[in-house]
Amino acid sequence: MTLTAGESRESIGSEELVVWRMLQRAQVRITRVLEADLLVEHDLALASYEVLLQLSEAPERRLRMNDLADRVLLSRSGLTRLIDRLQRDGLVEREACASDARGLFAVLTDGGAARLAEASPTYLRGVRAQFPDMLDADELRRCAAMLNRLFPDPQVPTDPY
Amino acid sequence: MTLTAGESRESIGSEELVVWRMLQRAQVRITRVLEADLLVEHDLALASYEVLLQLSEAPERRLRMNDLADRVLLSRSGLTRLIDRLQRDGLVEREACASDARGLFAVLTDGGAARLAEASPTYLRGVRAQFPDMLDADELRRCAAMLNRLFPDPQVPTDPY
DNA sequence: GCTGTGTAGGTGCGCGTGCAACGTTCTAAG
DNA sequence: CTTAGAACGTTGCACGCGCACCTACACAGC
Repeated sequence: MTLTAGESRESIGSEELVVWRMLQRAQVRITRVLEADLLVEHDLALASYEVLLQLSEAPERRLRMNDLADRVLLSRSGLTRLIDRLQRDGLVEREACASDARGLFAVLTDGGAARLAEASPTYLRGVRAQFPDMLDADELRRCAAMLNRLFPDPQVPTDPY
Repeated sequence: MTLTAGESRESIGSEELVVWRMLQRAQVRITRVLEADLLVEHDLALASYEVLLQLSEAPERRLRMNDLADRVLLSRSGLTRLIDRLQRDGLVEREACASDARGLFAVLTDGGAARLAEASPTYLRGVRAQFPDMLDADELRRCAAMLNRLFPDPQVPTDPY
């Protein structure tokens, strides 16, 4: 039954399907591990960690809500509430934007930076643990290069419009 | 400001981080596109599509709830409700397992198979559209091979216990 | 037979998320 | 100046999910 099937069955399509399925599995698995680790060791959700991380990497530790939402792959409303929670816990603050009265900055507080520093080892360890030493650094780099061509980083221009 | 940064900043860590971030972006982006496409064109959620797909590939169009949950990367309870909905819509049925009174099969109905056949082109088109023709088939295959080594498919043994 | 441990699936509950709609502010056209 | 349209962020709402717990059954061992 299902004699090593699945692969042979779906390749009526093409390689994209295979890559896509693995992307799914990989992302879900890693996400769950990180979420669990961060939660038990630091009482911090993965999404929260990513917000803190993005802010810490941003100039002046601040980012517009919109930019931040794009970076952490969250909807605008989703980010609003997440920032609500982080603000309640004193990890970030909201700050008005001088040049645009509509805009708000999410700013990382010292407490938030400290919390991030605490959790960072857990996060890094968790990520590495999900990559068994089956690929050497060079393969990994090539893999990264391929994925990067497939899914370029919107970083600076916010998105390739 | 963030002079093409992000990459340089985080590579205090290692290549795994880069791959991981792309995995996230890729998975989230593709998921959203597929979800939206399937929803507007066929009123079908992505998770539902994947259940139908797995069942259609399974012998006799049936799978134990547990197996199915693993394959579609859902918790047991999550699958319970999803099957509830699909059953309500007549796309799958529950069937008792003769050899194990605790067990239940989720079985694809003819209606479900038809619905899957309808939606399949949308799904395939959506996936391919997310892979710009920047990689030839060979590169894609190598990429798939790498990912497969990193995140092996639990397919038959249900999981490497 | 009974009893204990593990497994299959379902249920109550709370949480996080996205969508649609809203108020506010910026920008451009008249 | 006024008005139309777009952009930024927030809020009401409903939905889907996972966790913890529960029941029913399986398979030991005695």
